[in-house]
Amino acid sequence: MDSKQSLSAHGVGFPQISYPQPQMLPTVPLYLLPGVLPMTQVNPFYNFSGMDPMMTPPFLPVPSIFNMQTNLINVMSMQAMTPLPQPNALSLTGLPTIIPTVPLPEAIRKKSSYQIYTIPSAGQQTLGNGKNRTAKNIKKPLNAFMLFNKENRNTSLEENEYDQMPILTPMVPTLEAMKTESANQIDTIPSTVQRVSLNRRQKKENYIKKPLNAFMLFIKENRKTVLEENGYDQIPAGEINKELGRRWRETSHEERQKYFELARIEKQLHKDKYPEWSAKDNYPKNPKKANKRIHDPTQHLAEMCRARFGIENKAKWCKYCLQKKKCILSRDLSEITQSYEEEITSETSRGSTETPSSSATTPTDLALNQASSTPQSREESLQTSLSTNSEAEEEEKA
DNA sequence: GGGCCTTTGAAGCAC
DNA sequence: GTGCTTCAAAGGCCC
Repeated sequence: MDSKQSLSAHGVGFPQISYPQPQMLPTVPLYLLPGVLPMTQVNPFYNFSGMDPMMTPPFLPVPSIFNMQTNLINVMSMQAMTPLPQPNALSLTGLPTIIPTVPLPEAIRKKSSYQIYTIPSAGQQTLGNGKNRTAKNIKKPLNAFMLFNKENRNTSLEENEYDQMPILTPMVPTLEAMKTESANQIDTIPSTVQRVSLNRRQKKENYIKKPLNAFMLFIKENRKTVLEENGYDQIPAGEINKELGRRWRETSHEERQKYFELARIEKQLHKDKYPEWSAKDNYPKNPKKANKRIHDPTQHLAEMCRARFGIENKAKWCKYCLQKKKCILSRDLSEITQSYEEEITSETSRGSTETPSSSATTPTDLALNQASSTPQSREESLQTSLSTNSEAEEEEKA
């Protein structure tokens, strides 16, 4: 039986491929395998080898996978079996080519706004339910791949919640199809973020979120893993993200590259869907009302005592820093700086180029120099200054 | 109800 | 070109 007959005998509807004659090992382009991304410039996992995918398409020997139910799980099993890229496969040109690993991050099929696989319609039949599958038939012995697949199938299911996952048809989604799919699904598939409360700006109609960057996709992909590893012990999201940030930094360049490419697809599809959208559309209209943590100057100034004495010496902090208010030192600084500038002006007018304190290079030093003009130590001076100003502040309040 | 926390990356803006 | 700011995700916590 030649290769064509072998393929058609299984009747799986796989794309017909003309193989070079006479006796070359039958191969099938990797991108035609079910669930595998199209071999285009938007396929993020294709060009890891650095080779031009359009010039040197990778080919895999045709295994007996065509008589099995063809879905992503099987593809993932193949991926797991596929070693790192290695020049060991035959191509049509007879030259060695690269077999790339084809990872399928969960973000692709699950929470990505832009699903890039195709879901079979109601009328579409999934593969593998061939008419030849009857009890009478004696099955072929399982080959290595089938054994591997059998052993790891359940694991794959558990790891990826594939019970909720449609069986994929071996269609090759074009970029246009991906766009259409995205356009249809982006507003209908309830993402996690749509389940949580949205802030006021986001509740506005026509609010368009930013596309996710690589790290965000990584977070989506791995958050559940971190939670599982920690037993869902009500870990604060901040802590989870710290861990995810650490893992991201430890991730290999190749692994990160997948997410960068995914992010690029997300961005491109987002741009196609919302050509007029700009990131600044999501910026607050009134910048003064934006993130108070960053814009509130007292927040920064309130850190002055912390920076100076450290978190372990809170006893030395002024009461304003303890209350996360504007540090009294900063109040001193504003006054001192003003008088300093006035002094500089007067000094300059007198023809002197000396500064009041040659060692005062920073506002803090300036304040401390001012405060240590007496025999008291700088610390004591500062504390004295703080208490004096505190009293003055109290009087002012009264 | 809504902001904060915490991470990285992308984008926009001011200088 | 550089630096700053904001926003994407997540969900418990706090006001």
